Amino acid sequence: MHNLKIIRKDFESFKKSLKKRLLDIDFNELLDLDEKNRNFIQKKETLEKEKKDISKSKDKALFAKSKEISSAIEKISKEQKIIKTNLDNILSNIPNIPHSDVPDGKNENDNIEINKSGQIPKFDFTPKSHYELGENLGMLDFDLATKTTGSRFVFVKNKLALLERALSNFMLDIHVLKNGYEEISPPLLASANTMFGTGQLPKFENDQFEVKLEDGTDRKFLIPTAEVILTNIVKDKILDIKFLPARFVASTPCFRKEAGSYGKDTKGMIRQHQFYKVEMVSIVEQEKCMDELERMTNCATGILELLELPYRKMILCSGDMGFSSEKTYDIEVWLPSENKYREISSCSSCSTFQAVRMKTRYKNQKKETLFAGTLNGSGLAIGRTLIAIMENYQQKDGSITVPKVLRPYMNNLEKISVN
RNA sequence: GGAGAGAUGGCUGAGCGGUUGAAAGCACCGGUCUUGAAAACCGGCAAAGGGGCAACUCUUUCCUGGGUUCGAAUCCCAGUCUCUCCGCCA
Repeated sequence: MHNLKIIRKDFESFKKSLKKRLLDIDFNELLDLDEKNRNFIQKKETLEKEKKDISKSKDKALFAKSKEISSAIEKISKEQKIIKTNLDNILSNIPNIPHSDVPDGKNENDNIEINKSGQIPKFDFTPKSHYELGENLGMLDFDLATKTTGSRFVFVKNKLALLERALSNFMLDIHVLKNGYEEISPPLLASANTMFGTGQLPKFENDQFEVKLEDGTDRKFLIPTAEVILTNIVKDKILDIKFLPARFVASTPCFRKEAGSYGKDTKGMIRQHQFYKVEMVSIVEQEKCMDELERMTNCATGILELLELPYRKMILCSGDMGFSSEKTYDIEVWLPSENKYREISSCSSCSTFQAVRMKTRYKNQKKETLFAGTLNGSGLAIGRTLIAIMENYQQKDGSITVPKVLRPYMNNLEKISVN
């Protein structure tokens, strides 16, 4: 969420900076409401002052007047509240401003490749897709999931389930032991307010699974990513600067409706309603966001390098970035069956955008109270890493070689095969 | 599901109708002392919003929303959350 105070100061450049996002926002209404709001506040404060003085004086002759003022205040407050609600509605639906590094563009076709890494494997046979491999092995079962649950779910079985679990442990170990993240095992449900904090609500309610607990209680949602719950650890806090940078990592299931992606990636487990993901979150001093983004992205690519999977790093263009992000790198892994790179991680700096929503602040050396910077990144999406390993490490006979770094996590298993 | 207790500043915790934005302690910052540090002592230290070029100033905020009152952190009502005990389940 944006700070109106700052917007007011230089409205034209605010407008201009959001142009890259290609959205139509009614800026005039925003400005108009802001002005009205401030007028009401001023009127209200004048009356409040008058009332306060009367009650301080304890002059009985003025008591009747004080009552009159009260009803006048009430009237103005009501009007002011309506204006403020409208103002907040508009404001909470405006995305973050793209950083100056971010290239202009409409959609994913305008994203720019930063670099490539790793060797694309050469096969002396036609490589199979992960779902063919998985079904042949009897270790991926989509039909069974359809029976028990519905579409876009999968049963992962046997050695592939072990591989999935190994990936989670392996990634967590690296992030905790080498990269300095604190491991968290968080709740998988988040309150509406928490979802607002990271920007999933109000605009993207359609993508979320809502869970009904008891009537009359706060609304709850299954987390679409651990980012939501990890970032909100610092909600409503004024942090001690010694606490920064704070780095959290969690491996959790994620739940997404994938509304609007009907017909996209319907085969296989690329796009599921439920998937595991290892998520990194950093809370930093606001001017350190860019450095932290590079660091975090390196943590993500580091995993791919250890797994010896070929990937490329992309910087997302303004039109393809997420709502809360100011700058995003996508890491894409090579998938032989598709003969192209697919997203396996997304690392974003959200500048102070989420902190303003969450009311997360810290005091700097000058004792100024400032909003914190927040970042999040996948390190990595487990389901897609599983796919990438299956496809890149597949053998002619349909077996899959286990990457060396994972073997200690899999009882030294070297090959996943039918037998 | 049954019975109680509570929600106050970065934290702990007083206040229970009238300069209370709120005692005290801790933490933090500055200073004195010290070769340096610790201790001790002195001083400072809430946030949000409005107005002003600024110094500054005004308003709001003691869980949330209503109510009583000239006046509420303090009284009344509703809600949310937390804790304790009993029951039930993991």
